[in-house]
This record gives sequence, structure tokens and C-alpha cells, in this order.
Amino acid sequence: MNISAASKASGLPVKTVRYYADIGLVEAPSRSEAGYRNYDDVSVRKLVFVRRSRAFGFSIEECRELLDLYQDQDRTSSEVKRIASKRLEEIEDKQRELQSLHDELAHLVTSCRGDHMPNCPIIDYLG
Amino acid sequence: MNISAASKASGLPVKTVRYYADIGLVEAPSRSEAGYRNYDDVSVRKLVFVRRSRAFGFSIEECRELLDLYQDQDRTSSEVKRIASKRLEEIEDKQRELQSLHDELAHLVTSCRGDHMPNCPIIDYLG
DNA sequence: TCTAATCTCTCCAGTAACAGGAAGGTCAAG
DNA sequence: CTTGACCTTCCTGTTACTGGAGAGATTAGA
Repeated sequence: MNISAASKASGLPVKTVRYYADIGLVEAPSRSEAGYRNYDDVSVRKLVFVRRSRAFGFSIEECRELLDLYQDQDRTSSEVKRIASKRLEEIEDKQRELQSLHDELAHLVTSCRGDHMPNCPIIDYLG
Repeated sequence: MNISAASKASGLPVKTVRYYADIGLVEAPSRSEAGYRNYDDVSVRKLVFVRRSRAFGFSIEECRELLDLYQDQDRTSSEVKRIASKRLEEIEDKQRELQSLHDELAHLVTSCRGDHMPNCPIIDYLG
């Protein structure tokens, strides 16, 4: 399987697949005579794993840890849960932050008439 | 007012104040004989304006637009409202995304026992 | 007045996670 | 045999700063 086949199978852009190999996250198991990367099903499964992890917002380093645990038959689920819980807390923090930003900005936008006059509560608030 | 005084007055780090001058966002009105930046109240007000705008998540380019409108006596509030509404929509998009991530991840975390066994629904889901 | 500490300056590098593009080799089809 | 679609590596750019080096300026204290 060359890189574009692996790209399609994993759902990641070719550039990203190559990048993950560069940083030692998911490398192609071998190279062709001409130097082309050869991917197999195992590597593609790892790429998919990383894609899904990234979709949850895990950083590359966290993906590396999760990938290690994925491959470790002696892992404990508590290790996985710790990483996931940490991410969940980050999400909740971000949600609270966005909520307060939203409320404040929505209030300002509502109170702005949005007409041809210069007077604007949004600008007033920022200035 | 030298740069550290402006930093304190605006609530922005010295590095950031210098950076904003570098990119032509908020420049010091003058320089001392030795080349030190001299800030005045007007510039500090602009720095505060940018700090508050950034806190809402406006990009530097949006801050530039908002700052222009701030200083433009002939602005229309509709221009301001358009930019703010755009940002508000981005926030709402992000909120929806985070909400679905949260629900999914929270479900997984809840269903993971977090014990010494390798079996883990989080890993199963990602793999 | 000398000195040491604390400014300030400019310039360069690094961050996260890729994306875009150039230059050049490879492969399959017609 | 050529054409077009691949593949390779390497370099640059993205966002909004932050950290640090090296060097000059200023200020407080002895």
C-alpha cells in the first residue's frame, strides 16, 4: 500500500501521513526499492487511531501515549482513563470560557443597532 | 511613559506591546534619544482596546479592523456589528463542536472502569 | 563617582500541527 | 516514448506570541 492508498484508507491527508512518520508517531513499516513508503493494515489502523484521537482534541504527545497504550497488552484502563479525563476537563474549561464569552458578546451584539450611525455599544465596551 | 509603564497600564506583557508595534497594530508615538519607545495615553487606550478584543477571541487582523473603526468617527455601527456577529457565530460553532465532543468523551470516560485491567472502552472506540 | 542591578534595544529561534510548493525521480498507460 | 499522475526530500509559511542572547541606557546605592 503506497502513501495515497494509506491516506484514503486512514482518512488522513498524504501530507499528514508523511508528517506523522517524520515525527516518529506512525511510520511506514518499509520502503520500496525506489524509496516509496509501504504501509500495511497495522499501520493504517494506527493512523485511524490517531485521527480519531486528534478529533477528540488530544495533542500529538497525548496521541503518542494513547498509541503506546493501544499497543500495550499490559496496560491498565486507569492509565487511559486518566488521559481521557484530563482532556475532558480541558474541554469543560473551554466550554465555560466560551459560554461566558458568548453571553457577553451576544449581549453586545443584541444591543448594537447595526445601522448607519457611528454610535456602537460594542466599540464603547472595547474602548 | 516607557514600555514597562505602558505594559502595566494596558495589562499586556512588554513583549506583546513590542510585538504589536512591530506588526504595525499599535505603535509608540515617539522614541527617546536613546531609542526607547515613548507611549502616551492614547496609545495605551488602543492597547487596552486590543487586549479586550483579543479576550473575545478576535484575530489580530480583526483587531486591526476594529481599531480602525474605533478611531473612525464616520464609522457605521453595522460594520462593527458584522465583525462581532461573525465572531459570535464562530463561538457558537465551537460550542456545538465542543458539546458533541464532550458528550461522546464523557460517555466513554464514564463507561471505563479505570482499574488495573487492560480492557478499556476508550481504547476500543479509538481503535 | 563607581558599580551593580535593572531597564531597554534588536534580532533570532521556537512553539503546534500541519499545508503549500519547488525540484527532481518513478511508474503505468497508450 | 511520452505524458500525466504519482512519489521523494527540503524549505517556507501559518498564528500570536514567548524566551533568550548580546549590547547599550538608566538608576539606585555605597
